[in-house]
Amino acid sequence: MVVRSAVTYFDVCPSPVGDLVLMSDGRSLTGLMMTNQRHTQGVQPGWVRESGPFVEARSQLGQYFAGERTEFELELAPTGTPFQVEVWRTLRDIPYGTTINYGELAKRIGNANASRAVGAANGRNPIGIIVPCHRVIGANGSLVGYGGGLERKKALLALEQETLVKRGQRLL
Amino acid sequence: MVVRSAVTYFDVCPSPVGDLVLMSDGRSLTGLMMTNQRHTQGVQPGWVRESGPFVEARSQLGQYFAGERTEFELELAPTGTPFQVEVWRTLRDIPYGTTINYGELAKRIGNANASRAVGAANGRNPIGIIVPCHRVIGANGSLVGYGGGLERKKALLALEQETLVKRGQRLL
DNA sequence: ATGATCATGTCCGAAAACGGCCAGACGCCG
DNA sequence: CGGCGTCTGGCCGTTTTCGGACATGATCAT
Repeated sequence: MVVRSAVTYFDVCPSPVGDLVLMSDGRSLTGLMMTNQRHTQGVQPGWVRESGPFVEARSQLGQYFAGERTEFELELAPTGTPFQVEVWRTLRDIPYGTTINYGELAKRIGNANASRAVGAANGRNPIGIIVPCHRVIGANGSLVGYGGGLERKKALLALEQETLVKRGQRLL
Repeated sequence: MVVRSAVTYFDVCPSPVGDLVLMSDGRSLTGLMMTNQRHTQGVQPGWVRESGPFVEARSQLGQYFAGERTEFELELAPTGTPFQVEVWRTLRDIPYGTTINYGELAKRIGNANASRAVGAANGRNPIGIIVPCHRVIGANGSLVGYGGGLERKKALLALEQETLVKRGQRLL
């Protein structure tokens, strides 16, 4: 165990899927954790609570949950392995309200056989919702899994569906 | 492998035992590497060369090698495990020109059986010379080992001996 | 004297286990 | 014939686990 010094800012933001913990390095958004989410450890001692860096993020999240925003415009800086970063970057290209399967995502990265590894990387996505890992489902149509629980995954997909229907951009 | 962002400043300083690479986080000294030193990786891409933070360190190092300084007065911030940090902190209490063995050092830390672990921690000392790991030798008097090579260890000990003799603070 | 044994914290390499998968092969049932 | 579960084997990156190796030295048996 090695001690490192690096400031991490955080703030808590309520939402229809429970409280969200936003994280930042002071410049970019580095994380968005939901309550009871797997593979995350919650707020760590030493983190500094500061609402300043998150004004824009909270605003856009509010619009998203209100069905008024389909794309986030935020500077993100998730940290992970090169492979993971590549996966997370590709996730942002999945259009609002649509879904693809893990194999297709693997194909887009250039390694068609890495579907399973893509699933693992997906599960470690540090910035949920904004990096839309919830739009990736099984090849047979099943939701398969979600770090924040399948209920939340279903709710997010439903929200996006309903929004498109209301807007008349989709029949059903 | 995970990518992290944190500024590291460095500068190169000539010395009688070869060029020294000084490192800093902008506030404290975090490292002093010699050429061909084990367990160090040299200057990394992304480090910023800056002489400002090292003015005082270079001055005191010059005095040390000139035999005009027996104790360093610098703010240090080596990073490591709690055990290692404890070892390195204790190293600074070994007086100039004297030596102790690894077992004695282990005893001072409070774990008399950890002599071997102390040796390992000694080898990972990130701030050579200033944190005087060269003053620790085997219980039988042999030099045992040194990250920068036994030649340098011998030279440093000889320098300190000669300085004390010249000053008349030691007979031989 | 000489050699084997053990205690201690950390690092490093190799190997194994583990997942938010998927395609193909069956078996079953209308 | 389809259509739909289930099972199997293979694929991939990451994480965990494990066995040595060390900048040693006190102890005990030969």
